[in-house]
Amino acid sequence: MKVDKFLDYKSRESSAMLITKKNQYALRAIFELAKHNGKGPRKISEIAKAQAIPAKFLEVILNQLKGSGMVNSKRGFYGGYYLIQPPEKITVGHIMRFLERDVDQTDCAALVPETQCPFKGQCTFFPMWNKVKAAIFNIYDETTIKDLIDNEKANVNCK
Amino acid sequence: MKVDKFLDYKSRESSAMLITKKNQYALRAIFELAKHNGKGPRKISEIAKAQAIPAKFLEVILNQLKGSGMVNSKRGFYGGYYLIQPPEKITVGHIMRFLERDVDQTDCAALVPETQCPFKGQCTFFPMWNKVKAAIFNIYDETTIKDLIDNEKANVNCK
DNA sequence: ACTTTCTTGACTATGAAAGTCGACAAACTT
DNA sequence: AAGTTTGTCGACTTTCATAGTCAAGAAAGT
Repeated sequence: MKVDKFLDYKSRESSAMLITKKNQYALRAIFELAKHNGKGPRKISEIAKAQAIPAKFLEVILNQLKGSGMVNSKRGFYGGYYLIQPPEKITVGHIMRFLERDVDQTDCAALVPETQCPFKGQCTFFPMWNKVKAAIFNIYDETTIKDLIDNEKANVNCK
Repeated sequence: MKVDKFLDYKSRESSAMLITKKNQYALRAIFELAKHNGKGPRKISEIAKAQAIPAKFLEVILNQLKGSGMVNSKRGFYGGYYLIQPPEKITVGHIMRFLERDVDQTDCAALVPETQCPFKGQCTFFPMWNKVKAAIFNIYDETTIKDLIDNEKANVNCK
């Protein structure tokens, strides 16, 4: 069996993640499509390899992302996925919001469903959770996929 | 069997939470101790009832919080937990950081352990995750427990 | 003694997230 | 038209951190 370049992509994280694996994969996949933009469809298997994402899981994610209006796909030999919006028009916020569209919008910012909140309408911490949520999405919304590509070219990364 | 005021505190949340239950409970417990500050120890059972926290789980949390230097406890009939720092000196950031002290500090801001990152030292998204993390803790660090009590008195809450 | 309350380590349960499978449908190749 | 490649889709299984529980023991007070 061939040893994969990324040995441990399967292992789970040890601690609470700020961003789910799925959301990270979705972001990386769209980032990868953006880097390939204008060169025709990119195959799931290629994206999976380039971005160290389990291929079968990526199928599910990309298929879901078709509903967002950001990507489209084509079957057959020269098939694959491609962006239908320019990278400078897609923000991280778009991706995050789309993947969390099923979250009830009446939930508080700590993401506790209101129906399950023991302090319905009287939660002391609500304003703070809201500030946190707003601060996060402020960053997500002002970061476009093009920005991320530009950062990579400028070598603005870890370490 | 007596019906609890908070029927559904046991049910799990439906979606990914920004803040874990444990961290929320810890914050609420310290908030409760702060409201009782100067009036002697507060029993676990009282805190649990006032803040709708499973008592046995709260035992674990408060016991862990003793290591933070924020609270102390006393056994026996007039026993319970009490703050050993003034509410204006304790920030939400102190609590969050303490409860996540076991997270490896070399982990990236998306909280993916560096040893498991497929893009070791080359992650394009690192700067963004760091900005998000910084934005969150900026809010946590500037919010003291006293602030939260003041907000409650001023009725600055949900809805 | 007796009661109350915290202490401690070990234990179990849960369910969302993560990942997989396989039959199928479209697109292209020859 | 047969064969290959690639996406489609629903159902399925696995994982494991989070959440929550238990019970015996140790302080502290009456």
